Amino acid sequence: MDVEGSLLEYVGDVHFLDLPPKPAAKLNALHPSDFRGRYFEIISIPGAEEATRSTQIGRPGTGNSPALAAASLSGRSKRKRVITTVQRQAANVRERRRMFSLNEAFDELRKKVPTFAYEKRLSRIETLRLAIVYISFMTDLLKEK
DNA sequence: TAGGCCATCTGGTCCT
DNA sequence: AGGACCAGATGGCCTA
Repeated sequence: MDVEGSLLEYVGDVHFLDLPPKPAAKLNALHPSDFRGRYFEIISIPGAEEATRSTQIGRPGTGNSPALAAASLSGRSKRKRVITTVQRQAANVRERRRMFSLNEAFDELRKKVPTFAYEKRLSRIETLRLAIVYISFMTDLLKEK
């Protein structure tokens, strides 16, 4: 079994946010409390929302500001797109499908992060932040080896 | 009851 | 032209 697998197995039975103190021994031993520390570290990052917004690259003028402002800033002509009720309904269906697949991806990610015993389902933002912590932890761990 | 989370609708922008 | 993507608005549900 690989490192990730053993980690998942180990963490599986542990309440992620209410863990016993980290054991002093065992160099390089994985303990979920390591994640806990990093998790709250990330959660409390100031300006995290701005960072999130700024990650949207390559599509200037899209959503970073209210729609009207964006339209005025993006030197384009404001083409008003006429849309029928039928087209609007079709777009709604597509959007629902898109969000559904997005949530499927979040569910897959929830399965990958070691929080099986977490009593409450992780929210999407918690899932993302925990995944970041998990990945950076594993990356650091591999570097040490 | 307030706050967090989520689903849905909607309109703007980008891309093919 | 139309689909994909995105963010804002809104309302419902749940929990502390």
